[in-house]
Amino acid sequence: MSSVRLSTTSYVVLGMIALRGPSTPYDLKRAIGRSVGYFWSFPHAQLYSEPKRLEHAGLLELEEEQHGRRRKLYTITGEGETALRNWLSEPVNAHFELRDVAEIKLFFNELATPADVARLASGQIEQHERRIAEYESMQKRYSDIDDVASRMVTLELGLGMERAALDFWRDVAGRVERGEFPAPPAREAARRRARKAT
Amino acid sequence: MSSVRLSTTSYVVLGMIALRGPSTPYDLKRAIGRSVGYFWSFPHAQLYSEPKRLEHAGLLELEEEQHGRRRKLYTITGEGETALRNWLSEPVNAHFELRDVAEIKLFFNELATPADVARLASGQIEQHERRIAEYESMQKRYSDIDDVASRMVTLELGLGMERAALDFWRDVAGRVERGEFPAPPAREAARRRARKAT
DNA sequence: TTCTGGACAGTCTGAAACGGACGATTTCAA
DNA sequence: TTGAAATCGTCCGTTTCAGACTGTCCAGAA
Repeated sequence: MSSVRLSTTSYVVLGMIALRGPSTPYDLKRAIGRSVGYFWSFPHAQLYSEPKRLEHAGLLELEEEQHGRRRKLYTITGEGETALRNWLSEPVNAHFELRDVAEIKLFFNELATPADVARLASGQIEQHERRIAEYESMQKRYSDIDDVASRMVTLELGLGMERAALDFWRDVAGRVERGEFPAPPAREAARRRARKAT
Repeated sequence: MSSVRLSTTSYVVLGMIALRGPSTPYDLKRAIGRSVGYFWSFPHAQLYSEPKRLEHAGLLELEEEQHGRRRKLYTITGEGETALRNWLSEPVNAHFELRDVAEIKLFFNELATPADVARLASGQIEQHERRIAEYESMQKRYSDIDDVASRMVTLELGLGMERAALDFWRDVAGRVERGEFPAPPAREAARRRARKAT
């Protein structure tokens, strides 16, 4: 009812309930964990407080409340569906963000040792290989279930990203092995700066 | 001095000061905006408060404070460099996150119209093409400046990611054009569900 | 000169996001 | 039948976040 600011979190909650039908926060947590959570993680506490907010805003409805384990079942309202559809039809202006601490560490490679960079790269290669295997098995598992097929597209993007990252880190690992990286001159300069500053 | 929890933000601040030498928060803001900020954005207010925290922790030193425009020049301490180097040599356990609202909207494609999806895809194609052009021109501009060459590696990862995303969205656009997507049956089911809920 | 607009630099605030500890409930196997 | 593990939910203190706001400096117009 009252005008609240809706964040991406809000729309994910709204969208999940629209897709799945009436859901409890815990349902959301699990559904998100198996899908969009791979790309964008939402802290579980948020998935309990956000529906409450959305209910106050009239976009969700508290359908029923069980006893004992006091679960709350939320349903999307007509208003909620309208808000969701409007959002879906709006253009996306923000560019994606790749929050990757490995990449940040690599950015500071001048301040690290070649061994550090080598370990970083091999760790990343392992991680991305594992993730690719995981995505591929998900793809195989769900490829013939028609009902979720259209949700699986995003998996393809995930796979593309993972493979690009894997290629990149393999290249980095190769360069480090061949002694091409981190570039010795820059490293020396950094070390000189470091000494001076101590 | 006192033990504070160091986040990625902390290390980015520390690392930037280590690379650039004594810096003001505003310097950091600009330097980050031109580099790691492309992947992982930090709100500028953070870049004023974080150095203060790090100074209290003994990892930075307030070197001098100009008059008039009361700028604060921060320098990294020996302790700060140690903390930074330790972090750089630690393994990365977290997987990267791709925070992309376009991808989230695509995940909910069943709830949108084909026209929505088509617009989404063409918008993304444009955005990624622009970003690729930007990255390529940065690469050209800096390729012969030895001093920043090793920082430019991360640009390659960025380019790889952008190209993967571009390929993906072109594919989506093609499928939508050919009427293969969003899958009509799923869309009908969603519509039915939607009608029932209203 | 003074005025003024725009780039530059920094502060403040309230709301979300975060993560992890904790508590309660249910299930199931020993 | 009991108690360990899995399930489900709340709470709380930080950190992050966006963006409004304030002040400073400089250049060129008046």
